[in-house]
Amino acid sequence: MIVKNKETCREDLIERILTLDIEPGAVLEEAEMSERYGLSRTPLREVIQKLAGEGYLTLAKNRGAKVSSMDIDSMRHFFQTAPMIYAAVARLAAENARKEQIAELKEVQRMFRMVSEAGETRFMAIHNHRFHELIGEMADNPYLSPSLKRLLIDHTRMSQKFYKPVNSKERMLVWEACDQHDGMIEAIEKSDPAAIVDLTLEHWALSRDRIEKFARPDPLDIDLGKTG
Amino acid sequence: MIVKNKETCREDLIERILTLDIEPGAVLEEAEMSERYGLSRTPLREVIQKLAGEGYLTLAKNRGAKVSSMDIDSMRHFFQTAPMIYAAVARLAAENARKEQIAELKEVQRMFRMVSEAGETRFMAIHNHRFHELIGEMADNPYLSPSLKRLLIDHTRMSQKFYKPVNSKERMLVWEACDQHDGMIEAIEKSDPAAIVDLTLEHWALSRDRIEKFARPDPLDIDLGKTG
DNA sequence: TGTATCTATTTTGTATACAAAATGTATGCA
DNA sequence: TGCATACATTTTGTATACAAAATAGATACA
Repeated sequence: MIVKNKETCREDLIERILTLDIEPGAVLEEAEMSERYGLSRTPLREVIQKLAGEGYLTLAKNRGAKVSSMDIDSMRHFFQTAPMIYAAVARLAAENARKEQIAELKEVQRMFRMVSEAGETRFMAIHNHRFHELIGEMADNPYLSPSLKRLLIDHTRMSQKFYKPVNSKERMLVWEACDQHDGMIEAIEKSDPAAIVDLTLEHWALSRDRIEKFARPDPLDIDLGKTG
Repeated sequence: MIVKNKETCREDLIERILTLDIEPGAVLEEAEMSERYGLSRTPLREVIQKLAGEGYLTLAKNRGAKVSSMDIDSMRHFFQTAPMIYAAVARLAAENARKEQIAELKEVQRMFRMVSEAGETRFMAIHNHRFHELIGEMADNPYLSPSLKRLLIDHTRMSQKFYKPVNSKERMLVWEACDQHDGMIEAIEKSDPAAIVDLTLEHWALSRDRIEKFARPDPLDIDLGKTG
């Protein structure tokens, strides 16, 4: 991946972080990355610092950069904050979306459905992320977007398992989420803020329940220890 | 102001931007600043890029950094977003504030009242900014704080005139805002989320009305053109 | 006079060498 | 063996030289 290009380097790092290719907590060393991307340390450091500002990485002085971790605290803050921001952004998106943005959103959703049918979890995560990022761009509000972007980073990382359905019931949830996307596009096209807020909260509830279910699965049979 | 120190450089720039010492839209040149602060261009650029990520500056590729401007669009977004974020942050602050944070908040408020009585508008802006920044730290929510900080940057810059009361009625508004701060501290100490949300929205309304009044002052007497 | 194009200057972007800090390792001593 | 300290190595931070891009100015031409 020798790119000699800051922007490509940045995009690659973002993708690897969002898809958990690079795990939360992993440390990134400048010399190593410098070689990997074919950039000298100066521009590379600028990429790192930008990503840190956006919440992908966490910096410690005289120590390296590490991929932001997802501890119990940030989970709590995440669940506390996400629905409010998502709803507010969705409302503004329905009010402000431009034609070409809607076209792009449809294209992303087309891709998302395609990779969902193919069960390509990695690309599902990427396209789903882009879908919601685009809604953020439609909202076009510089005061909300930094919070939205931070939420999406962790949401995408947490949801990786969501996109890897293990049974037919879980597969249904993916289709449901996918259909909700379609509904959101429709609400945006009709400039119907109330509709998109409702859909967004449903979409959130679906994702939240799936994440919680993963974090706290049904307990094993308590008789398991007793050999028959 | 030769400091040879990134952190001091950063703080100085922030203060100068918040107090409108450096006007919105002003361009910052690397060589000039490098000399001013006694830092070489490499660490200076890092400061600039960090400030850009936080919303103080706006970067253009192969062009310099400029202080983020406040156009009609961002004003609109500001008024749209501020009350929601302020209220949410205030609630969380009341729920999560730690003792030493409350002590610091009281100290800042003491300073704020002092400089208010002295009519030192520059320091009023700085201490008021710090007051609200501290409430953000109490809320301790990494998903909300970037939005809050962006709002505060522009709020502080817009409010400069608010702190320069031109008549006794406007001076009263400053005391009212100052008293609201005291009420907020009390609500935080009592862990009373409902109270601080109410106060925060009142505080917001006061500030908003003052800003709007400044942006759209009472029209001049329409007979003014007719010479008597 | 107005416009276009070429050149000089300024300004930003990148690479690299060097300095400082942190980490890991070995050695000495109780 | 356990611990502390000194030293070597690794890693981050800063300065500076050079490259690339943009801007400003001058000159040629319509």
